[in-house]
Amino acid sequence: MSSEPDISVDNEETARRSIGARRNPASQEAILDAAEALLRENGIAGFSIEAVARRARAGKPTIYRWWPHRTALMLDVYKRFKNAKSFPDTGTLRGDLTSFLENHLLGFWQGSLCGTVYRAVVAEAQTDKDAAELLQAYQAERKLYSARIVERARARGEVPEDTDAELMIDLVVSYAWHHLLLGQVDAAMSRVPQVVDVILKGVPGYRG
Amino acid sequence: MSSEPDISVDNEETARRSIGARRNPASQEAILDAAEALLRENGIAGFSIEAVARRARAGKPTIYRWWPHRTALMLDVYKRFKNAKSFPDTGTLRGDLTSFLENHLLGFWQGSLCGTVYRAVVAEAQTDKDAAELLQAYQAERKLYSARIVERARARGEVPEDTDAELMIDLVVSYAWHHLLLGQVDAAMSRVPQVVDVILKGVPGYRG
DNA sequence: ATATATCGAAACGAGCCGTTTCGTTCAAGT
DNA sequence: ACTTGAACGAAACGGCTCGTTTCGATATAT
Repeated sequence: MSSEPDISVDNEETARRSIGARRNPASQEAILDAAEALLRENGIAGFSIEAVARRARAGKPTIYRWWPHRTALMLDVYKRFKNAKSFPDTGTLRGDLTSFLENHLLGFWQGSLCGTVYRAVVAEAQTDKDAAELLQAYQAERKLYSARIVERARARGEVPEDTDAELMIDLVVSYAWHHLLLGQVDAAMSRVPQVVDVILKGVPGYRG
Repeated sequence: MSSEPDISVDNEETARRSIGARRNPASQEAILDAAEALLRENGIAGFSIEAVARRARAGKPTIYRWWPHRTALMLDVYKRFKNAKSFPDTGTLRGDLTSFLENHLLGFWQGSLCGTVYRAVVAEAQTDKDAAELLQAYQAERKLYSARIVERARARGEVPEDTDAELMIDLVVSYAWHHLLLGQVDAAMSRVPQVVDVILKGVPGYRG
């Protein structure tokens, strides 16, 4: 989401040329910038290689040369700001889960900045088999990584040793996804405390 | 998913004609059949009015006459088998939630029959604004209807009066959605008991 | 100096878009 | 009995995007 003016792209009247027998970083950057801008404005609708090339003042073959799928390009855009944040230890499982939802998931997507891009990726994964595999692998890796939140809680003695970390993370992520895809991130954000509470303690007063 | 052979469509060599100044049910049926078949085979990929018309041996104007959007056609296909099942009372909240997940959500989508169609609808909703509104309205109505599961439990005295029914249904539906969209319905199905347990009782042994 | 890989421009054939025209078929209204 | 009018499918429309290919210019690497 670099919001600085793209001096190197918009202000140069001359088109970029080849810089020899190697990848031109300026072109790659311009292409990613253009793709990001398009996704931010319209989501996946109207997102085409053609449009990206036009906006980036790049040739279509240049894009096809470096990105096999439209999805690969979108995921690259997404990863640009998903700069491997870690999870600060808030000291409690409740705090960690709340922070996870509010900072890494819903909060990260909020404001239709990155959320729009991610929605586009998910939509593409419903269409394209390669995209589905990419997304599934990405998800699995993220969830595995996120599970350390629960592991920390185990170490603290907050939860038993045999706690199903995967399941907890799964429920949290599911909740976030669902509301992202329904365009209800703001509403979901306001109910984070209740969600975390139910997952930790279940329905209050339930007689099972 | 009517799997009977379409005698009236595939075996007749003669094309359907107008039956006068009214909607031709045979055409509508053939169009829905064709749309369903296409969605089942490829999902939303390659799903075009053009393709539906070809497969149904119908004219494009006929389709455009009756369905404003591609999405409307897809939702009609989906609704064909979503024949307003009610929720049989299993006697317990746990049983009802389990049945909800296993029969109405995951189980209904399983086998890539209806799930594929629904995935296509969700994907379309990430692209098209009208589709998004349609889906959101549909979701809201379904959730409201499903909340009666919790209301029954309230009446039984299983849960307190002030239980947040909406939130519980939300978590259940979120879980199902997430795994549908990741193509993991089978895996999700096998963990239904644990999911219901966490939502009802929280993490066992949690010290909050 | 030569080989090699990149760049962007342009044009390609193909496919789908949504619309319009057209002749046919038949129910409803007079 | 006759006319009106709507729905049907076939075909063609101009317009757009697709992914690919061709091309000449460029500059590094050998």
